[in-house]
Amino acid sequence: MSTRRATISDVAREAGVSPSTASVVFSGKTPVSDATRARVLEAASALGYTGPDPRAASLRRGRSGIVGVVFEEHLGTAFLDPVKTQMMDGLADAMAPLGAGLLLLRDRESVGTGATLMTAPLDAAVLVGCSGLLRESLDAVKARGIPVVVVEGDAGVGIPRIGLDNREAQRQAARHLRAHGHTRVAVAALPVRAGWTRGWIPDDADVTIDVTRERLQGARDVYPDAAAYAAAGSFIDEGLAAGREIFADAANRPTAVIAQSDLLAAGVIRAAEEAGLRVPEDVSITGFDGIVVDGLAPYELTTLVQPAADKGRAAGLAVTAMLDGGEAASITFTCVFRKGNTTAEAPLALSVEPGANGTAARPR
Amino acid sequence: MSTRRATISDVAREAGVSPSTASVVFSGKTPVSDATRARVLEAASALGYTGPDPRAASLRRGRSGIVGVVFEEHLGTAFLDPVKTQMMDGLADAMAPLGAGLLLLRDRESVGTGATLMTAPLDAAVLVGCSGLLRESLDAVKARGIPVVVVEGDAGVGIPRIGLDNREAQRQAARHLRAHGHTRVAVAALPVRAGWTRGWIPDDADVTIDVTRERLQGARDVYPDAAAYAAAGSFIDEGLAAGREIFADAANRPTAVIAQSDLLAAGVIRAAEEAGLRVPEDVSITGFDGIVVDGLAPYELTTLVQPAADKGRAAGLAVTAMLDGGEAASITFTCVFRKGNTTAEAPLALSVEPGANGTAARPR
DNA sequence: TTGTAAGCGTTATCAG
DNA sequence: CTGATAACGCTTACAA
Repeated sequence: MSTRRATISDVAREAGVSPSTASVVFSGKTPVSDATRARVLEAASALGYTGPDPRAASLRRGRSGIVGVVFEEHLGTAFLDPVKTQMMDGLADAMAPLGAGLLLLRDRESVGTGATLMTAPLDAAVLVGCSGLLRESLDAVKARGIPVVVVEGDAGVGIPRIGLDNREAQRQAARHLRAHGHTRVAVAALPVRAGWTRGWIPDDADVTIDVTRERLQGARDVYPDAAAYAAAGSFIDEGLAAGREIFADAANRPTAVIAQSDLLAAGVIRAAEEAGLRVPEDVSITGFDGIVVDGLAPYELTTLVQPAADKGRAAGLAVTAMLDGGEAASITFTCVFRKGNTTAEAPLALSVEPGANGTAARPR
Repeated sequence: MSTRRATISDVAREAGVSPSTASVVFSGKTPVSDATRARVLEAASALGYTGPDPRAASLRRGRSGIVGVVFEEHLGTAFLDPVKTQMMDGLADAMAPLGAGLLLLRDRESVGTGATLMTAPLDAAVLVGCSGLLRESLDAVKARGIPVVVVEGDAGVGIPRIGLDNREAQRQAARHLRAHGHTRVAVAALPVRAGWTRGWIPDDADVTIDVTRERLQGARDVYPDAAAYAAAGSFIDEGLAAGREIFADAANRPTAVIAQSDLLAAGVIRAAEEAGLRVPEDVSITGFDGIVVDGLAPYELTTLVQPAADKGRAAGLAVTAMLDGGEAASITFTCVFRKGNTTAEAPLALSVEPGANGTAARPR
């Protein structure tokens, strides 16, 4: 028990062969006579040797068989997000033939001795989202010479990017609302930056999370003055909180809310109900993502369906290509607009009400 | 570009210090004078050195900062299962203070050069489920001297086990049905073994997946002859397929179905509707897990709520303890029975119908 | 088909 | 506080 673990040299000695021969028996890289193989295997089991130490092998070969998947948020949180989940699904799919393991990593520096983007033995990395924080680590990884792919976020030139037409897609939703006569519109946004806590987005805010910024731009392409309340995350409860704020000023309610995710939209719907507003008669609400939201029936969100799994698959393929020494190109996926039953014509009474100024009033 | 990547020795030489000193600058294990540190850091950045190679460090230290999470199934599939997701959530939670990365692994030998339970540089492993297949790898890992914790499954003595009172819990559901007068009951089961394809479970079947076996035992503690149709996985569509089979023989329909997961139950409900049966008037259906099932409204499953996240957290704590050289004990969590609106009194007409023999007839 | 030898890049130990 | 030395355990040209 307290004795040192057997090494391949021990096995070789026991079997009466050289270390290299023993190594070859395990790796199968070179033909070995059946007799020798048998002898080595026997010696191995006699010594309780279960195969090469991955750490040593990894050092020697320069490959670990591990691909890092870096999230900006707490890992547990990432699993709660259906979009991320679908993305991982696609990614795992695409990595399967390569057989590489996926190492889940958080961007935030971990306290202990643990694995981080910089300290983990990675062959490649997939960055999910790309806040400023992440961007730092990115430079380090790039410098380390590890192939990197970024999903949802910009990582600078030379880094393949799996994107989404966030701005254009969100614009579609906004246009849909405008076509239905909505003039007073508010946005329920995703977080503005890492560590953001709920609140109205100030005019001068520096929106560092790309998804948030791009979707907001899309909304404002149509409603330039739309006020935006940013939640602390993509959750129903956060949407509820955002919705309460948005509907708080009864005199100046928007007739439509553009939520930046389906989960937020679900929360906003609840907030509307709480405020005694009917959806879509009194207020129209759009989502984003096209996931199935639990317990939202009988509502079906008007939303933008994004190909989340395809994004993951594309990331996996890009990684595979780069690992094979090739180049990987950036791809931008397109969302599909889907009309549900949460949007309708703007209520006439409101849209002609004096004081309506084209957008929801922005609270101070 | 084509030049070799800088090593710590290069940096040391450039800075005019010894490699060990340079190493210490990066690890911070030993005090270094500010002057030398500055010199080393400067040399490093001049050479584009971004820190110790994790592979080498890992070899030398004997720790990789990586904990493997091994699933029996295709990784993408694992993400689709809300129970697994919640479990991972809890696990990530518990690992956070330790800072270790979670490496997602599949049990099946991968084709390529990729990471497996045996070839990945792991400090510890968490096995989720434990089929026979997995049990093999387990021996290897144990032999490798890596701390192991098993969630849902038996791994033999000496291996901490995070369990669930599957049998007892399922028995509760069965007793609930019996108390409501049900005598003809069928089971919609989870897969019998890895690679299982849908079908009735033969009497002599060797049920190697523990969860399936234990829950089946619980059901049969009350309904010894209940026929069981095992799905190929925990999905609504699989439940639908199972339900169709179970309700196929109109003359000999069960009045209740015990599904081994909520997702299966949801599918069975759909099958019942398809067959023109009302739930719960004509047929009662129980689930297992206590997750929220999409689009199941207005049904609320009668089910057994399991503390999935707690299981993950417990696994994480056990791993942490073992990594600290301590011992970790096994824990068994308890499910809570929750009555929904999918179970009711057995329909009288059927339960006294001639030919009713106390259980659903078992097809050949 | 098998053996020899030279690292892979770090870090622990211990002496200065 | 700094430096020399010796592993860590394996792989892979290359030689035999």
